[in-house]
Amino acid sequence: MSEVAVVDARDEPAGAGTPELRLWVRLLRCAKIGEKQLRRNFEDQFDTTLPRFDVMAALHREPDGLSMGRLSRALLVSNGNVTAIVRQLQAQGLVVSRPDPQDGRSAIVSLTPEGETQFKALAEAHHRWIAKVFRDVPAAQIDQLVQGLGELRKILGDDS
Amino acid sequence: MSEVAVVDARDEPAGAGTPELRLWVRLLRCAKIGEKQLRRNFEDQFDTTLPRFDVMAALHREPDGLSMGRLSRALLVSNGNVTAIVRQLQAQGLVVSRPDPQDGRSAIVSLTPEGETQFKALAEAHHRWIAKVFRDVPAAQIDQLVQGLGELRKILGDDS
DNA sequence: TTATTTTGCTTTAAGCCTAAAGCAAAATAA
DNA sequence: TTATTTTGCTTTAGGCTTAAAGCAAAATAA
Repeated sequence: MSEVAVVDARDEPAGAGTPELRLWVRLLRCAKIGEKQLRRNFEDQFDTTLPRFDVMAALHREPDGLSMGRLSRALLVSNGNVTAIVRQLQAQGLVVSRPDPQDGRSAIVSLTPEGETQFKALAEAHHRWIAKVFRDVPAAQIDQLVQGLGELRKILGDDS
Repeated sequence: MSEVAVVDARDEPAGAGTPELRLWVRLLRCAKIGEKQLRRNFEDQFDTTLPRFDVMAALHREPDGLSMGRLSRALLVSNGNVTAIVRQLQAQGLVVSRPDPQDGRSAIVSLTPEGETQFKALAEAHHRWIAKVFRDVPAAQIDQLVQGLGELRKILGDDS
């Protein structure tokens, strides 16, 4: 009976942890590594940030604009957070906010022509940076991960 | 020659983007979804944060302690950031910092007995939360992702 | 030895992020 | 209609995060 304890999970066999735990750690780690590089690129080359790019990308996908609430849900960030980010973009003339005729509490924000132009440049660079980050990953492996993470995302209940 | 433009990548066929781009978007998305849940759990149930847990976990793995620099490299965060987080943990008596006898600029920080006790409770809950997050993901798929992300992490050059 | 450079860390300024409180418009109930 | 509740958003307080500047110890060069 004492042998049970000897092979107990607590013995951490060097690549330790349960599969879920290892999945989580690796997921977070890979995301952090990529984010670090992108943040620096956005800062150095365009004097902007990843969150601002995210907002612009979401607006680019919706030419008719989005309310603050829909924006915050699309990006998985809090309402107050998008308030701040949109304010910055507004100050730079990259987005506009017009009152929602259907709802007096709400405003519809969308990219300005300048925002659209700026976004295209950012998106092109973003794509280039991503391609560089993953340049040494075999195509087959990328496809496999795209597929696996797609399923994972669905299971985690992403309502984007 | 005009047909070239018609099947151009810009036509975005509904599941759009290059494979690398899709990989990146999904990676970030899954990480964000998980982080959101963990953050809330740490806050609600233990009045602490994920970054503080990360520091404690790193120290738990190194019973002899770590310098601020090694800690910051292990966690992929800036030097100034770990200064702040360690200060909080110190104020709560969960870590101690003793001068490095080898280097007068440096201090070695490690978990106190209280920190060790608290960490065990946090780690147990953390594991439970992760298991819950991934409860609907088939074991085979978890294993596949663990494997794929492990390779990816290596290629991205994780020096942990 | 003395001067210079490098290294480990902290501080600071600024941006991201959240939860909770607050406010006003909209929807609902009475 | 009038009162109540809900909803969309902003504000606030507080924690995380970085880059850059600054400081002192250590390493190196002269």
